[in-house]
Amino acid sequence: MEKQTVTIYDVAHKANVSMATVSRVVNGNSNVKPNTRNKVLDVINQLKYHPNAVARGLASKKTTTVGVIIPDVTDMYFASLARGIDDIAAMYKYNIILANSDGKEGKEIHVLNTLLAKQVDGIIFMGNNITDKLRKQFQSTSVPIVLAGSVDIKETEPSINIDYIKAVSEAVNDLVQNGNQKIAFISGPLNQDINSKYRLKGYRYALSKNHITYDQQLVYGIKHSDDLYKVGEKLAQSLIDNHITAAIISDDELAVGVLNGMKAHNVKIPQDFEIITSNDTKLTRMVRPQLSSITQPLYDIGAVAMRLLTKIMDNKKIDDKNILLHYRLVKRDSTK
Amino acid sequence: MEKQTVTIYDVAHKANVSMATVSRVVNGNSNVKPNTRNKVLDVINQLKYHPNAVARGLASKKTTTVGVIIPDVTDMYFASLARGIDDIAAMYKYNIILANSDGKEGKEIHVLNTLLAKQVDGIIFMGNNITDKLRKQFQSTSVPIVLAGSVDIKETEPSINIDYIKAVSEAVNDLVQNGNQKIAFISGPLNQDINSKYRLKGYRYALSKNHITYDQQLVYGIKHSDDLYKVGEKLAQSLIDNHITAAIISDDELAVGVLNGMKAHNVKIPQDFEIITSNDTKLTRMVRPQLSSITQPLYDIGAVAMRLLTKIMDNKKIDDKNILLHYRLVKRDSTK
DNA sequence: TTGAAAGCGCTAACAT
DNA sequence: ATGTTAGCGCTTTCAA
Repeated sequence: MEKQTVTIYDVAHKANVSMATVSRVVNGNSNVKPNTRNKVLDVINQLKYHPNAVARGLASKKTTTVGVIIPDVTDMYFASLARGIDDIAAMYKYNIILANSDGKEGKEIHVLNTLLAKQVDGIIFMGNNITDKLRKQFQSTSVPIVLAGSVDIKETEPSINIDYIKAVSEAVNDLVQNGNQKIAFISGPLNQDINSKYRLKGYRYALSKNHITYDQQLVYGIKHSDDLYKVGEKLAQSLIDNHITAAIISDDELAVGVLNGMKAHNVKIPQDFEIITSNDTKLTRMVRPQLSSITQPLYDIGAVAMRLLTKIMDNKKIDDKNILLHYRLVKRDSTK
Repeated sequence: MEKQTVTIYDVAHKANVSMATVSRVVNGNSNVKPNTRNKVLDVINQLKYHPNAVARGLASKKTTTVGVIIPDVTDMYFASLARGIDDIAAMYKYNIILANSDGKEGKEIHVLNTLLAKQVDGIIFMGNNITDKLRKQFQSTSVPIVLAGSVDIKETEPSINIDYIKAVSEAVNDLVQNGNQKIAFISGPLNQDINSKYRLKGYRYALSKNHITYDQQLVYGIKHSDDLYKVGEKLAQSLIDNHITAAIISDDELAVGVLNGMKAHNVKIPQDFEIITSNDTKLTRMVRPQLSSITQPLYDIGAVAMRLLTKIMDNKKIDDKNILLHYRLVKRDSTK
């Protein structure tokens, strides 16, 4: 007793019209007499007809689905962007195919290709580093791609970000104003552009502005790890040994780790050690003391990225292709 | 200069074979002479041919994509399941269309139907409550559905869960053993079966086992809210006013809220107030004191759900359709 | 305003 | 081992 699928043909037949007409009413084409429209609509309801999106996709060359490449859904930062993406996608009647990449180039490329094979109308890419190989892949397809919360130093693809350089620089400057001289820079791997070419640059800029000499020793580029929290926790000892009194940290989980690690060593936050973190995920408000942070409009980064993508997919011309959204510095209790 | 798509026909033509043969090599059919296989493979590489998954889907009636309905990707509990789902999906060469529902019946049904229109081969549903309407929708399609981390009191669909009744009951029993008589039950809305028919049942069972009379006053059914954390924080006052000394809480964010709320009122955890939470997301380890919790194998719930779904999609017969995975009680620092 | 018909790119019998 | 061919269910000219 297999479920017999009802097709556009069945509807056309029963309603005594052509498939073309049924197609027109289904797609809201106005060139249909109200009378016939209603007749067709009736039959559609009777037969419980549901258009087959795959057939439609083949015929029209549009699937109304976009691919979303994400390092890890479980990462609050990217999950927040993803939520913004999906909401706007839904608003524009798109669905998203979500694929985790673990931020590994190999997986990213693999998944990009399967997404393209599935004929997605567009792609939103999130990742910590755009390698040359990846950039080449992006350029070899005509499917529009937008980067969300991810920098491409060459800016070959449209992107939505905040100004990481300025944000970090401001944060570090604040830390200096609070009297800190030995400020750690703690981020993900330094071979990732976002860390070395943006955040670290902001850090160095703020230091030089304040006539503090840059000290390599204070720069912690964390190798990628499953559990950034744990890494942060263990980092505390080294921070203490180096007589560091403050840190700008690029990831909230990492920052929470450092926070707890320091507390475990009886270091008082913020009296003896100040922390500013970078992503302002809800985590920052759940720990004590609450973490001061660069605020990013996470949801909006995703939302704006998706909106931009729809524009490009519709061949509308766009003014800015590399958009920087506003950030702020939120002082909570991990800074003086 | 539009990108000319190369089709199976182009490959067949250039390789001097039929489309069928190309199709065979692409799909790894063994009925091809190594010689011709290589010839075809060569042409595929030269032409950079990539099979069109949409056309394939239409012809074969399989899309190798499954729909995943999730309340909110931003919720650590569901995000963890989603990660398990995607990993196993990828392993079986499936992609997932992820759709947020906010746990609203209307959205759930809507999104279910668009997923079906897209001809997904299967669906994994996550949600806090299976209403009659939803159950009816599930039953009206022949597309296999598996529930992940979501109970259906009628067990009409296959599902992966833990034994919430036993888990909560054990947790509450522990709390009693620690000397607590006034134990709060704090969960999501009580009109959701998972709360009223499972968790609350476990709570009541443990109480009666210990000859403690059930007190309605101690039951907090939190209406759905955007920010459970905040709600938890505010709950503290009421908890104190009611002279409650312990709580079993069904959501980690909520539990963190309660924890911080109590601390803000100078209540010592766990000396004056004990907390056991339920989902064991990484949050539990990031707060201080760390939260004791029912441990759920979150990733595995998703992974097992997806594996089960692949079996059903392959028409393999399955032994258990309502699977309960193991849970444990992890004592951390929010209990004595 | 409506219909006829040619694909969209592929798979899956069925032949050979 | 390989080829032929008829769809899969829809959109989209083009004509009427």
